Amino acid sequence: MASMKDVAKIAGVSVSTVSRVISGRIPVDEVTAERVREAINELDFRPNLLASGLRSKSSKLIGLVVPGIYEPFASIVDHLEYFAANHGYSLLVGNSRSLPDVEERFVDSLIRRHVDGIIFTPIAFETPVMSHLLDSDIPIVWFDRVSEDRRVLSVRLDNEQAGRIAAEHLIENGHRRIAVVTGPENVDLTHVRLRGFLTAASRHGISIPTEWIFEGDFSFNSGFKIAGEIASLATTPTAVWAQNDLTAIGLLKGFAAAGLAVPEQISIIGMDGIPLTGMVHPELTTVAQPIETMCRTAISKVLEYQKYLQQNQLHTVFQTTLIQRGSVQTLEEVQLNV
Amino acid sequence: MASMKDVAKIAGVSVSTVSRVISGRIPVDEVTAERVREAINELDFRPNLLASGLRSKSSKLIGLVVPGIYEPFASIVDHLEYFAANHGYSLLVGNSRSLPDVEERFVDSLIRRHVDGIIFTPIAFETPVMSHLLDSDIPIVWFDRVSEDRRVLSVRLDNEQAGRIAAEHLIENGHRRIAVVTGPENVDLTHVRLRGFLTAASRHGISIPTEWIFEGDFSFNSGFKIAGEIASLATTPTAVWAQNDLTAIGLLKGFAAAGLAVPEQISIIGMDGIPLTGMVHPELTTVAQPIETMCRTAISKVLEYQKYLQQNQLHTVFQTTLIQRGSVQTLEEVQLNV
DNA sequence: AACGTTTGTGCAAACGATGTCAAGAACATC
DNA sequence: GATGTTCTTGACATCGTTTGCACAAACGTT
Repeated sequence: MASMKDVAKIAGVSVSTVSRVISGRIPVDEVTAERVREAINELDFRPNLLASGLRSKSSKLIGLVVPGIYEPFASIVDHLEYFAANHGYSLLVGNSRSLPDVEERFVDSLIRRHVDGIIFTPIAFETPVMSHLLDSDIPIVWFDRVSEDRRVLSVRLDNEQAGRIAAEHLIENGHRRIAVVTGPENVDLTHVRLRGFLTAASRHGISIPTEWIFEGDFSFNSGFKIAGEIASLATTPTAVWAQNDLTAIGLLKGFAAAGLAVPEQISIIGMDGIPLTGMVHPELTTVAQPIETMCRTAISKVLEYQKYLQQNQLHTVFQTTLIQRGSVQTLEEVQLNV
Repeated sequence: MASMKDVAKIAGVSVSTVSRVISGRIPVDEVTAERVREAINELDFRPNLLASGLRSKSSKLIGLVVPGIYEPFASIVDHLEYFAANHGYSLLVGNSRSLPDVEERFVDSLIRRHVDGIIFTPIAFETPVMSHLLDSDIPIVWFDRVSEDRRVLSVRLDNEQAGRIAAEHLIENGHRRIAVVTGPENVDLTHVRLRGFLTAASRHGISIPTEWIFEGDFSFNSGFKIAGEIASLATTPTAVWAQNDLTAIGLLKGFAAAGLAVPEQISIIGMDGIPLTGMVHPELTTVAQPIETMCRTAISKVLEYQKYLQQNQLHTVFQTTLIQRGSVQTLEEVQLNV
């Protein structure tokens, strides 16, 4: 494969000049530059990014570590790849499958590859690799998680607001008996979302009994299973909030299986705003994340890491918005008094 | 960041020896090896893959180019990443969004990165970059597409068999009036799948009128739209085969919107076997691809490219299997005579 | 004409690994 | 004791870029 040396020889210049023409950052006489360009075309030359990365200490690679690639992570991968490509970077995706040691191995490989930044929804926090990473001065941006370490930037939702939006929408539609399906106990945002929800509810004089707070794991299956449990309750709620859409879709299917009509007999509100919510019947009302904007910001924070650090803009928080569709029923006064 | 030089200094050996200890391929005295290992731990040393890639001409990177990351590609990305990681490789994913120039740019960047292989569902075939790629002796494996160039291996479905399976299942269940929603006209497998379907149908004495063959684009929306068209037909078919699941789910939703009950009034059979088919109501009967096996094979073909080439095993073909669920109705004799 | 500036270019030293080559030590062989 | 063989190791060139430094040519000033 052709190298700069070959180009230089054909153009009758030194490799330095070739390099300058390509980078474009250092002025080269237009006549020689043109000769170099011709030689490049003639040889169909492409610079070797391994070599340039080695020398210039920039691999033009951004690492992404996610716990799975199902939604909303599929969209996140999609958008991050897009924005990264726009800036001339490639995205190296690792799926940890929520397994700490897989995550660790992948982060390790990112360090060895000298990626220019890592975007990360971590599951294990205090591992040896992680502290090596922190000391490596590779820009780190956490997605949907917040670190106390001041070298770690983050991009996240206002999860408390998300909970509030969901609660208020249900309450405005006359619901009083409401259940919640949370994410896993050990994930921080589960608690924050719930807090926002409960606070808003109690502000309207509504309290959610603890036995109506179900712990899910953000999967379709957990929603499906919990729908069965809810359906077999002595008194059933009139509405359920699922802390993510996949779970909400599991609920939808589970209620159908249990013979409960959505939204006539029970309302569902989800959270995330994944495309799938528009494909099911009835379409799912949900609290949507501004994923695209979040991804754009994440890339920007990686690439301008130092700037954000200096301006002390460590954490960027995004507001959610309600997408109203068909899975929430407005209750009549009559039904309220049942 | 620590380099082999630093390790060598601490262990009191040369860099060559450090390299040998790490690679493990060349015997080193156990006493010195242990000293080296200690030094590595002390410095928390990690070899620089850019440098090693430059020198050894192997980046330990596999490139993947797909036209989108929605299903079934999300699963493909997932599995390929998994198998690649198992072999010590990372997967560099590029989403071409079905845009030839985006695809071209990404392939170009893969070449510059000196990836050890490319797995590829191409959309543009005869571009300058493509011919450069072919000449570059980077292993190339096409996914679901077949090339006539003998340097291009492939992994694909038996699309004709897929069409046959779908047709036979509908016919066995008493359907005679059948519509088809194909993929885009310009994709080869659209025609092959259709041919398999039509051949099997005619073998049972059934012919599909051309106005019942609708061209979709593999998207949910095209299914949704075409469902409306089908519903407003003077005589409606009793069953529809969609050439991919996303379209089938669009049909499902579209029929619901048009007031046609699935499967009571119209049956749907999809194709791909994406997880989503189990999440909708009714669950979708579909012709499933053995995606995991296909991905394992694709990785194996990339990593043992020369072997496959020598043994002349250019194209590997996989059979589909039927997943029976709730979207296909068995027609009674009575209904048949309507 | 003598002096600074600017502009354009090449040389050579990195970057951090790998792998060839040769050489010294240790051993066996006759 | 001379010779051959095996084992271990280090020196060094190399992969293909980038970039600091030096130097020559061209230019503008006075």
